[in-house]
Formats: sequence, structure tokens, C-alpha cells
Amino acid sequence: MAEAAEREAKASSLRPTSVVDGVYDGIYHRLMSLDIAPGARIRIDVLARELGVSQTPIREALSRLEREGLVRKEHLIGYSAAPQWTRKQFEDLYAFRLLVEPEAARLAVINMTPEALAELETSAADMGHGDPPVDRNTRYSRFARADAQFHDAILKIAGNEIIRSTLSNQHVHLHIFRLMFHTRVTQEALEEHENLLAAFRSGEPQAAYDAMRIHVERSRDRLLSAFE
Amino acid sequence: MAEAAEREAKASSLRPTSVVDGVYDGIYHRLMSLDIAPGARIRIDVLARELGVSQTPIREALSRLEREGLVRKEHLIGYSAAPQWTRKQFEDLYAFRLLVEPEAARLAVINMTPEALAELETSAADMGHGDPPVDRNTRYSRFARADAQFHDAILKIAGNEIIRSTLSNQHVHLHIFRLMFHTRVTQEALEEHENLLAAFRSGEPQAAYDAMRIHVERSRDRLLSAFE
DNA sequence: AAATACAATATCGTATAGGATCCGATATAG
DNA sequence: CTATATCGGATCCTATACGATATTGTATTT
Repeated sequence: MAEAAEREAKASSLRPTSVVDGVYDGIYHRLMSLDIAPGARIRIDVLARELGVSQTPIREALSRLEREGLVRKEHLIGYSAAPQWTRKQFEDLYAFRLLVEPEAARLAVINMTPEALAELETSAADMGHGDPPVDRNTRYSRFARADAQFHDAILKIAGNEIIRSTLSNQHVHLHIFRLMFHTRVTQEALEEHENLLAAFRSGEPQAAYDAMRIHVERSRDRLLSAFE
Repeated sequence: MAEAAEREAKASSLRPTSVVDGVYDGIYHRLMSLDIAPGARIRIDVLARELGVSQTPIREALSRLEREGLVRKEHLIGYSAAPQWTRKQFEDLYAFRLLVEPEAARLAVINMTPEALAELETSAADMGHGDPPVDRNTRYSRFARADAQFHDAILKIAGNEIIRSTLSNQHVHLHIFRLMFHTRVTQEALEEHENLLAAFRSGEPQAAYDAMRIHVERSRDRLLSAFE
């Protein structure tokens, strides 16, 4: 039984990690992988049985996800996965990104250190390692995750934690992934990331600003086809 | 007493509002009014007794508040109110506001309608009605709430819901209120709001942009004294 | 006298049970 | 044949109980 194994692990390794975190990650992964489709209902007891835990941590994890906009809750009806992005939501988010991310890139150049640049290079390099023969789902998923990590690394260097957490809470990469799922993944982003890195190496704030603006704009235009 | 009225309403009108929402508002109000001081521990069972409900809704409300950054949670230790803003957090947030809010004001002018402008005028007028002889706490609280509503109205007109929810989640007015509590409240903001309205009436996007930039900058400079 | 070890208490985290509400199916009336 | 009302099942929401862990106070030892 799952509970036995769970209890066994907890007793042996005595790690102080909470069950809620694990549940959160599990649901997040199911949303990301479209195992839970956009708009689909999420039944608490079903999840509790499948994950082998009680309903309380499920409820708490869903509450966090609701606050992040990934699931919706209707009182006395239940939870459901957030619907697919509308075109307006998409455009609003990209307008927001264009407002914030180029400036963050500019700040990142100003605060750049050799170590930070090196870390950024490795982060970008991780996206190149395709490991192609995996299935399509995990391949896209890995791409989205690496892209998110790259952008987050830039924001971390920029130093403004408010901006960083704000963008992190938007879960851009998850929504993009849900849009991209039935489309073909493009490798153009890799090239644009390379342009970004070049700007960071040059140490010119305005160059980074422009490179990021172009990158976000092109990302927007690429994904816009999903709404036709 | 508020709790009695709460229970009365629940028993008589049997409205389908959830207990969690009421608990959330209650805790929020206690944080706002400094009844729960920054950094103070928040004991679940104490709250459950005081609010007359079980621990489960308390837990869920605290989970939402944690996601909004208003309370912190340490595993196997408990919840506590978020500490007072550090100077860095303050500066980061105002840098973010300066990045976003002037642009939002510009957008608001572009999308402005006569009805929206009228609504904005009344919202601004609400801040003038001092009703002075109330105690200091509720007076500041009302000021902060009206200010938040005014800014939110502008963002609503601007039309970008991502930006709106993002700023709303920062709970700027609550944190400002916690800073202002031991300071004197200034009426300069009213004058700046009037300048903003003038810009909105003029219909010139750039004027609104500049007015909002000046307003946010001055707000920052006024509050900066709290860190000395 | 100070520091460490141990024990007791308090609090958190999780699980389970019961009450209330909503959704869907069936039967009946028009 | 359609529409409405009623009944049953399922699900959510709340409450309570139990086990695990951290904190605190006391006693003992150096």
C-alpha cells in the first residue's frame, strides 16, 4: 500500500519535508502535462486516493494553486483546472512582459558579475542538450522548464525580488506549454537567447534591453498562431 | 460585537458564503490594524477559538495569505505575520510601481470613456471626506483603502487585467499603512490625485504618464523617512 | 555558577467522520 | 412529447481526534 511506503520513507530518512509540498508538485505536474486538461474538474477525494494521502493536504495545495490562478474554485461546487488562455489574457500578459522584462535585462547588465554570467551561460547551454529520443511530452516540458529557468536567472541577477516573484507567479512557461502542446516547438528561441547572452557579455545595458524586447516580441508572435 | 453580528447573519440569512472568506477578511483586518504586529506569531487554535470556527478554515485562509506574502509559514513551527518591509523590499516595490503604473495611466487615458472618468472622479472625491473625529486607526485605514481603490480604478480602466491583479496582489496599501502608522499622514497625495485627474480630463496620454510617475515618486520619498 | 541533558508541555501536521449542498436521473403531469 | 418536480447519489465543507515535532523549563553535572 502507498501509505505504508510513505510512512516507511518518512520514518527512515526523517526528512522534514511536508506532504503538502509533494502534493502541490504532483498536481502541478499533472496540469503541466495536460494529464488534467484545461477546464477539467478536480475532485478532491479522487486525488486523495490516487496520491495516497488525506484530503486536508490536497485542499491546502489546491488553495495555493488557486491563488496562482492555475485552478479555479467555485463554492460548494469544487475545483477545476484553469481554462486555456484567452487571446486577451495572452496579449495582456505579453504587454506586461514587454513592460518589465527588458528593463530587468538592463538592470541585470548593470549588476552583472563574472560568476553570474557564467551561471547564465550554463543555464542557456542546458537548453541545447536535446536528448532527442524521449517522447514529445517530456521534451516540450523540459524545454519550457529550461526557458523559465533562464529567464528567472536573469531576473535574479537584476536583483529586484518583487519583479522576480511577480513574473514567477504568472507561470508563463506552464501556460505557454499548454498552448504549444499541439503546435510544433521552435528552435528560434535558442538563437534569441544567444543574442541575449551576447548583449550580457558586451556589458551594454541598452543592448540587453533591446535584445530582451525582441525576444519577448518574437515569442509573442510565434505563439499568436495558436489562437487562429 | 462583530463576531456576534457575523454569526447572526450566518444563522438567519443562510447565505452560501464560505466561512473561509470571513476568516480571511478577519485576519486581514487584524494585520491591517496592527492588532497582529509584524513578525508576531499566529497560533491556529487561538484564532479558531476567537473566531468561533474550526481549525480547517483558519488553515486555508492562512494558506492564501501566505501565498500573498502577508504571513509566513515555517514547517513544523507555525505561521507568523510578515515582518515589516525592509528598505530593499520597499525600493524594489517602488521601482516596480514606477515601471508599471505610469504606463497604466497612459493606457487608461487611451481607453477612457466619460462614464469611467466620472467614476474616477467620485472615487477621488471619497478621499476628501475626512469625517475627522474618528480615531486615528480607522482614519488612516480609510485613507489607505480609498487610495488603493483609486489606483485600482485607474488600472481597471487601463484594461490590462494581468497588471491589475499583479499590483493588487502586492497589497501596497496595507504595507504602506503599516509604515505610516507611527508617522503623520500627509494630505499631499490628494493634491497629486487632483493633478492626475486633470491629466485624465485632458486626454493626453503622456500627461497622465508623467503625473503618475511624479505621484509614485513623491509617495516613495514621503515614506522613505520611515526607514531613518 | 554555567552549561548540558532530559522531560513535559504546547503547537503543528495529518487523518477520519459527519452534516450540508448540489447535480443528475426518473417519474409524473400537462 | 415536453417540462417540471422529486428523489437519490456524489461531492464538498466543517469539525474533531490523534500522532509528531519543536520549544521551554528544570535538574544535574562539571
